[in-house]
Amino acid sequence: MAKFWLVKSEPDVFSIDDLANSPEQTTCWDGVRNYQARNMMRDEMKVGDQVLYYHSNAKPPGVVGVCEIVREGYPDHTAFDKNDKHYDPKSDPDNPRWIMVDVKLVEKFDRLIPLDELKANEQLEGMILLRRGSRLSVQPVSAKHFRAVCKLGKSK
DNA sequence: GCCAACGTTGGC
DNA sequence: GCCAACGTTGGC
Repeated sequence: MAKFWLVKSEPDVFSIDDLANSPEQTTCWDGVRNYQARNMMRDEMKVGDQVLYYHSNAKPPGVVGVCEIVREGYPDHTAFDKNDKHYDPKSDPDNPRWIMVDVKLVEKFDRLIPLDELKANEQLEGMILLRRGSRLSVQPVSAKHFRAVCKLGKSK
């Protein structure tokens, strides 16, 4: 049984269009430097899981599409690269601290669903994204919430 | 650019 | 193990 997730990305850094333009519309989800998020990627994300793609720090912020897991947790090599923005000297290649997965585009929604609209939708009550102060960049989503967001994405 | 919320670090 | 200081996230 596939699970459901939400990942955040700043569109200035890597937008859903960047994903659409990637080879095979697939990319490695590198740079996650939060233990809670890492643990979910390492232990719980499985090939075939469906993932909402969220644009944070955007105007407006919101969900823009869906991708899916095509490769399960493996070491995030950007942690070993001194020249990389996400370099972490404490991550040892023999015992990597950080993990990434590969995601592939499933669909870009017809429109961006703004955060405001998500907040106003009572079907989405309790979604982690909507909690005050929620900063997790990788988070689980219930099947019910996932379906409700997808439905919004297909209505203009 | 501000700032609230949260995570991490390090002295003790 | 506590907690103050600091850094980051991310909406506004």
